[in-house]
This record gives sequence, structure tokens and C-alpha cells, in this order.
Amino acid sequence: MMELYHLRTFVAVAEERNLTRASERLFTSQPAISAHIKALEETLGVTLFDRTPKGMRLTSVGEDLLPRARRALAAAGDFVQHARSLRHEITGSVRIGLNTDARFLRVAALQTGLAARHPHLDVAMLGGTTWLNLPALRAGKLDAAFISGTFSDSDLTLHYLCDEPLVVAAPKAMRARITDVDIARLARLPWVFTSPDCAYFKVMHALFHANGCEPMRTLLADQEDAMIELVRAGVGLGIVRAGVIGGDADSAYELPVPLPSVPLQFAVLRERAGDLVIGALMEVLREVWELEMPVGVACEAG
Amino acid sequence: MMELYHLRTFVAVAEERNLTRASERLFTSQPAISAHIKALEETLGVTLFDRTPKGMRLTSVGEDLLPRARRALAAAGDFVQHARSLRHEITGSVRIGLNTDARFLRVAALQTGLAARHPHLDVAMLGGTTWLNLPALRAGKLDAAFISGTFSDSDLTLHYLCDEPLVVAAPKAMRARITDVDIARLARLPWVFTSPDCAYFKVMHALFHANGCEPMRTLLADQEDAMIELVRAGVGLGIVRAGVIGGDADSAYELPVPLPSVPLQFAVLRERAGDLVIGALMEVLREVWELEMPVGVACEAG
DNA sequence: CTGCGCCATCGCGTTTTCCGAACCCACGCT
DNA sequence: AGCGTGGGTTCGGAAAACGCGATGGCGCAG
Repeated sequence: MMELYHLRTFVAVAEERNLTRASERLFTSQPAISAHIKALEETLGVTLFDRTPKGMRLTSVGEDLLPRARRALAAAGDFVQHARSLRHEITGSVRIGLNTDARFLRVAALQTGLAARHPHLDVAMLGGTTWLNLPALRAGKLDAAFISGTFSDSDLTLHYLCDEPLVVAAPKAMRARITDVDIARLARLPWVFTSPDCAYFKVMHALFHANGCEPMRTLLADQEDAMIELVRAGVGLGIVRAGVIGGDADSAYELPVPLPSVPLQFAVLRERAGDLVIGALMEVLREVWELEMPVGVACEAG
Repeated sequence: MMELYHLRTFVAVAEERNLTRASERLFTSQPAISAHIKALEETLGVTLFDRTPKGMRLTSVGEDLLPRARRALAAAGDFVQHARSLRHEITGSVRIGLNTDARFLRVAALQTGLAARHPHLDVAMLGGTTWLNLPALRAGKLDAAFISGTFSDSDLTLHYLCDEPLVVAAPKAMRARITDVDIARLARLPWVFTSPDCAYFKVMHALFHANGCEPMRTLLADQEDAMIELVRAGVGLGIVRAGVIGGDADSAYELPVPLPSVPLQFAVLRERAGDLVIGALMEVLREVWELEMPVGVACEAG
């Protein structure tokens, strides 16, 4: 079976017209070169060179074949060259856990930024919630995740992205029963709860606790869009990010209850902070969210 | 060093997405395939496949490299395919000895015919004389030769081409001394001789011998064009082919002495009559000289 | 939890490859 | 004429590469 070294030898001999020089060029011995040519001629069934006392002279069929041998070698060279150029590219895959509305998280910009800079990085954006993402991150099912709220967890490095201002959303159908924004009165209306682990839950809890009352619980929704739909449908009041509801056409509206903000953060496992893939991810994330400070983790050279 | 079998294995595995199937396709074992991929990845410094429990899945860099691998294989395939197509072509070289004027021998037509049918046959037309060509033929310095005259030599096969009508050429400067064409009178004029081996010499010798006289010898010319020039220069009379001299502008003219013709023949060594190269040569020669009979030597299949 | 399909690894035998030495041949020099 | 030089080829043994069967680990389905 013909191999590349046959072709390499063929063009070397054709160019040097001398086995010894060709063997020096190829860092091997002269009998080896002779054997290559012999084997090549045998497998092709063709005589490539005339053996003269002055050296090797291409026959006309050798002359005819030489450019094709060069082409084949060039194609093979192009293959390895391209491979080498890909060698130090960021490669592999990242799975990013989302915790809320994809547009708010600017995942489109993140995706395009990653694709442009690192075309060989497979990116997966997986929907979820803050409290689904955290264990998934620790279990290695996610490489990074958006989370809402603050946590003191030495396993994770958190990157603050922005504050999420919250509001109380109410269905317009309940407007008749909401005469003012007295907290105790609101507590007697039905509420759509979030998971008790959710930062929003803590905000809600703090609101009522400060006023010495407990809200009425209807049901639980751990996805923001589910929550919004339930409020719109008139099931009850809920806490959502400011700006996601409202307007004349919407069947829900924001109540002017002052609420604290919750920080949106980006979490990665601390032990993976030096990872090249994570580094690339963070770099693009910083651009997308216009964060000034580069995270103080040096990339290790590959 | 990367070799073609690495690439062959690469595309086979990429297409089968399964080492075992790829190994069957390539008529080898699964561990061998595994090693090929491993070695290729190592020399390139990139990961080509994701190893999954369901098989081998191309990474995105593998995906990127695959078409280039295909191109390289295609180029190598083109090389061997072209070589194989050249496999049964007539190849090598023929050295043909000329014995007289190239135009008369139709060497241009012979050359173009050979070049058109057998582009990889190196043709050499070597000037000479009949009596230089014959020993060169036997010594293997020529593969074929034009000769004038007949010979009984069992080593050679001769192919009759045509008759060469001969004439006596005389310089116009001697016209005053040539009152008639009486042979005995002509014998007393100076003559340019040919080599004693030459057929022309025999013709001349026979001419005078029949008339019981000897021509006067000036010098010897064994090339026809030299002979003609000497005659034109007024050195003496000579025997040349009819039609090569004459006309108002020429300083030589033909004497009306009746002379026998000499056959022009094409000689090859009998032991080489079955040679493919000689066969190809004879075939074209027959066309050029419009010989009807194919020479009764069957070509042996290669 | 057992069986199946997949890939990676490990020795071992065999084939290929390579090398140095010796050889043949043509040419040029003495 | 003899001989040295430079070219390619051939030869035998050592070394490397290669391929194979067996084995192992792993995920998944029944």
C-alpha cells in the first residue's frame, strides 16, 4: 500500500536527482531511499526513474506523475498545518445553567461572542432555576450558571452582573380588591409562591415578616415565566422582576410596593476557575455585561 | 510522522462512528484502528473524536479537519490512479539511425505519429550512414535504422520502404568537359567516392566494371549532403538520389546515365522484433510509409 | 444486576523498515 | 592499462513498527 513517505521520497529524489543527497535531505540512509523508489515503482507498475551512472533521471512518466505527487503532499501538508493551527484553540464544551428569562441574561450576545472567538467550543444553554443550577454545578452537570441572590459558598466563585429590581405583580382582575398597598391587607389576598430556596421567596418573606403577617399561599411556581402566567391568569399576586409585566394590553400590573433588589450573579466552581474554557467563557461574559474588572485569575499557559 | 493510513482510518471512523465497523471496512482489527486515531491525535495535538458509550463522535475540530483529510486522500488516489493509467503505455526510448536526408525519410511524420500515440516514448533520430548504422544496431546503440541496399543478415529484419532512383550528378563547371555520356570518358573525370560499403559505391562500381574501366578517385564522402556539396563545388562527379539536385539555380545537374535503383529499407534486430517499443515504432512507420502488410510478428501482451 | 456494546490497554508474534557493508558499473584521471 | 571516485543495488541482521487476540472498564438497557 502506498504511503506518504513513498511520495516524499519520490519528489526528493526527483529534485535532487541523486539518492545520496535525497537521503541526506530526508535524514535517512541511501539504501532506504532506493528501496522506497523501488517499492513505489513496483506498486504502481511504472518506471519513475532512469538509473544512469550520473544519478537518477526522471522518465517521462515520472515527469508526468511528479506534479500529482506534489499535489498529494501539499494536501496532506495542508491537513496537518490546519490541525496545528487549531491546536491551541479553546475547545470542548460548556454547559451554562440559566435561571430566568434568556433575553434578560443576554444569552444571545454571550453565544455569538463565544462562537465568534472560539468556533470549536460547543455551548449549551440549559434552562433551570437558581436552586436547580447550584447542585448541578457542584455535581459537574453544569460548568457555570446564572443565579439570583447571594450565597456564602467557598466552592464557588461568583461574578456580580447587575441588580434585579423586584416588584409585586397583581392581576388586573384583582384590581377591585386592591384599594391600597397596605401590606397586611395584601397578605390576605392569594399569592403565588416561589421555591423557599429562591431569593425572591426571601424577599417576600422579609416583606411580610417586617409587617408581622403571613401571606396566603395558593401554589408554587419555580420558573419565572410560569409565575408570570399564573399572575396574569388571576391566580394571585407574585414577585417578579420589574419591567416584565405591565402596559395596557397586559392583564397584570405592578403594585407600587417598595422591594429590595436581588443581585444577579454568575457562578463557576472555584476549582475550575483556572480552566481555559472557563477563562474564555468569563472573558466573553465580561464583554457582554460590560464588567470592568477582569477576574483576578491568571490563565495558565497551555 | 503522519502517514496515509492515519488519514484512511480517520475518515473511515468519522463515517462509521464506530471503531469496530471501521476496522471491518479496512480489513484490520479494532485495536489497530484505535491506535491509529490515538497516534494521529497525538501527532496533531488535537482531539478528533469524543469517545462516547455509543461510539466515536467527531469533535468540532475533527469536523473541521475531515474535508481536508478527504482532499488529501483524494489527491493521493489521483496520483496512483494516474500512474495506473500510464501502466500499460508504451514507454522507454528508441534511437533511430538515419542514413540520408531527413525529409526524404519522412522523420517528421514518424516523430509526430509516435509522439501522438505514445507520449511517453523518448525518440531520438541520429544522423549517420547505412554503414555506420548497421554495426550500431548490432551493438545496441541503435534500436532501428534506415539503410540503403539489400543485405542477407539473419540478425536483422528488414522492411522495404521504397526504391531510391540514382543518378550521376555533375558540376555545371565541368559541362564543357562532358560532351556525351560515354562511360569510359566519364571514368577519366574526377569522381567523389562513397564508402566502399555503401550501396551507391556498388552501383558505381558495377557501372564502370560493365564497361571495363575504373573511375578516377578524388576523395571520399560518406554523407549524402557532403557529397552533393562537393559535386556542386566542382570537385567531381558523384552518385546521388534522383531529384536532389538540378534546376537553373543549382550549380550541379543530372547526367542521363541509366542507373539501377537501390531499395530503402528499415532495419531492426530480429531478436527485438517482439519488443513492444519496436512494435509501436513499426506500426507508426507503416502508416507513414503507407505499407499495407502488417509485419507478421504478434505483439506479446504485457 | 446482569448482559451487551463500545473503546482502551496489554503482551506477544510477525512483518516491515532501516542500516552498514559489500558489490557492480561507468567514468575520469594518471 | 590501472585505479580511484561516485553513482545505484543487493544482502543479512538488528530494530522498530505494526497488527492481533485477550482483557478490562464503562455506560446503558432489559
